Amino acid sequence: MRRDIFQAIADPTRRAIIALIAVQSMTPNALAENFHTSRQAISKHLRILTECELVKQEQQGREIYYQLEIKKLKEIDKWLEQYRRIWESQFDQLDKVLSTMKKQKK
Amino acid sequence: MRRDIFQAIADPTRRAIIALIAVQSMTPNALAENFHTSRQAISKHLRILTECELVKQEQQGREIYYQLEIKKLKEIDKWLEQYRRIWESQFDQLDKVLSTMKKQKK
DNA sequence: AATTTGTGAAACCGAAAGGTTGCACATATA
DNA sequence: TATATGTGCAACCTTTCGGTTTCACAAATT
Repeated sequence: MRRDIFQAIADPTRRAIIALIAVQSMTPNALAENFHTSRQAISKHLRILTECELVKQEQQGREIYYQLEIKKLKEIDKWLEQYRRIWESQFDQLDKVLSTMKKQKK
Repeated sequence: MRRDIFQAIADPTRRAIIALIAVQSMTPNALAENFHTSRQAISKHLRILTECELVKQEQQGREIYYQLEIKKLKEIDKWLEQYRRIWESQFDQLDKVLSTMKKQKK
């Protein structure tokens, strides 16, 4: 099944995983200690995150360190871009209103 | 069921709805014409978007215009903020590397 | 007043999500 | 070599998701 990044970040556990490995790479076991679910459940989330390239693996002996692929998050930023333009222009309009009110006060 | 904004934007149809009403408010019927699903399915999506306050209704006779609550999208932006800091600092590091290489070239 | 139009809600359905348990297998360690 | 440890994968289960169909009802139109 094809998963996209929006679906990936929809799950709160996955967002928490992202937050954790943003600080430093971690193994599935180490990650699982932070949640009230099984190690396998975390593994599944990591699989999904890997599938849409939000996460990279680095094998070290028998341990696998998962690392955040921060660049991928820029895709969300890019999607937001079109709306940021809108809310900033709305802000500009508010600015105009405010400055007009100031002038009138004078 | 409590829905959050991340779940709301996870569905591609809902993202398309958001994109449409970002341009101008629309009725469910008008929206549905843009998709290959029933009007009721769109209505369900609108319900979800309304629940997490991404969308506002404005009744006009028997028609209901749905309007994007653009402010709500800032929540995503806010979530991204912490990671933006990271990827920008990584970019800075890349900058340093590049300038070091330049110096060495000299 | 009768009919058409725009809408939301409920019941139902198949597929997907997220969890668990059990297993296989490679790598450390005794 | 035997055992412990770290991991992924598959089977299974329950809940949720996204869709459809059917209905109710208010507002517009005839």
